Amino acid sequence: MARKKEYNEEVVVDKAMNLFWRNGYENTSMQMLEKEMGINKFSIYSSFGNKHGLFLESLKSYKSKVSLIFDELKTSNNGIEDIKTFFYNSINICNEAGNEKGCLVTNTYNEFSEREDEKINEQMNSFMSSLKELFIQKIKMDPTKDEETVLKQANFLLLAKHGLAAASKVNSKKEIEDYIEMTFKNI
Amino acid sequence: MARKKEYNEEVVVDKAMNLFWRNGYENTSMQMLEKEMGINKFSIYSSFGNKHGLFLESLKSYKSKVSLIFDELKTSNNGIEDIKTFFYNSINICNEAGNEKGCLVTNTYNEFSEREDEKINEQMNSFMSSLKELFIQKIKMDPTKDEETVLKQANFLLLAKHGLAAASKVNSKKEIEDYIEMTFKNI
DNA sequence: CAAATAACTAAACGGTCGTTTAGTTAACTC
DNA sequence: GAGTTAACTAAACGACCGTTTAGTTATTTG
Repeated sequence: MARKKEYNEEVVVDKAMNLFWRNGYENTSMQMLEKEMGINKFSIYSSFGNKHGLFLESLKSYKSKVSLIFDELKTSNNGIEDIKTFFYNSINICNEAGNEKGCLVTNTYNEFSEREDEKINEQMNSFMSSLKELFIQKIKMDPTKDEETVLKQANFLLLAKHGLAAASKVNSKKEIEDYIEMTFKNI
Repeated sequence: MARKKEYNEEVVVDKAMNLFWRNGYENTSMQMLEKEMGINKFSIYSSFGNKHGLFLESLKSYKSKVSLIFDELKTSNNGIEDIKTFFYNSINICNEAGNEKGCLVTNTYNEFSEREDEKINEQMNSFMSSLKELFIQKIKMDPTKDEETVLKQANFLLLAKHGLAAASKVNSKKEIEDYIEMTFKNI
């Protein structure tokens, strides 16, 4: 045992996450991370291995940030209406006061879609499939829907969520709300 | 007058466009462009000024590539049904044989949304607003729809197109088709 | 208090980026 | 056909990238 760390890893990862969220992976440099996290490159490397490792931890930090609205979706019992609420909650989290950052998962999906990064893809797929599972569960609350309809609608909403997240970075609040309302009209 | 250019600018821009399309702006290096375009860096710079200038020309080249399906949408007379056809045509162009590149305009929208690049934004906005105008025109063919409905539906379809393009990079053909059908179900 | 060890600082690493430049080659004019 | 000029080649530029390393500081243990 010797000297103690002067920083808390959870705290600095959260700061890194916000920077990645704003700029994406490639456009966030170690220099920027150093400044934002308030610790030296050496400390970053000794705590997280490399930039990629830090990004993976940031993704996990993001997940815990959005787990609140995930839980709300999980525990409520109003079927489709809950998914709609989830959509509204999502854009509220992603667009804090004039800072249109979109959804970190969706942004990462877009930025990494061409690359074949096993660990990133793992994170993405786990996130997406658990969301899809939740959607299916909610849609199934309407007993009149057969299996095929349930799956089709779940897929539709998953893509709609993806599009919504992408659009939330460039469209107005009014346009976004119209989009959500129209999306759920089709279901 | 002296020596003649050994390359055709339209031809090499088209090659650059395909590279940008596949990799995005930031992940396409001058070295890669040199190789793909088959000309020296010097020639690129003397013809297009810099990487940014080359990218702008590539965007124009992309526009002329998709102008075919744009024209089809413009001249046909089946209202909403034409927009649906346009959606299908879009994903066919964007996803050539196992090469999920998405839509170059949408990709650029995503990559540049945080930056404030005047010239890029100009291109994006002109593309988007002309598409929206076309959508409005088609939706208006149904005389029962009032002005507000027309605008709302046009916005919805514009965002849906955006989401579709983003999703086309990562989702299966079946999922995409389900998504399109569902989108047009209640319009 | 001295030895050991982990966390720190800051400079440097090799590599790649977009861009420029010096020097050569080829097509035109007179 | 010599001179002019633009298009070519290839090497180099400075800046920044992610990463490492040598040296210093602070805490713990015997």
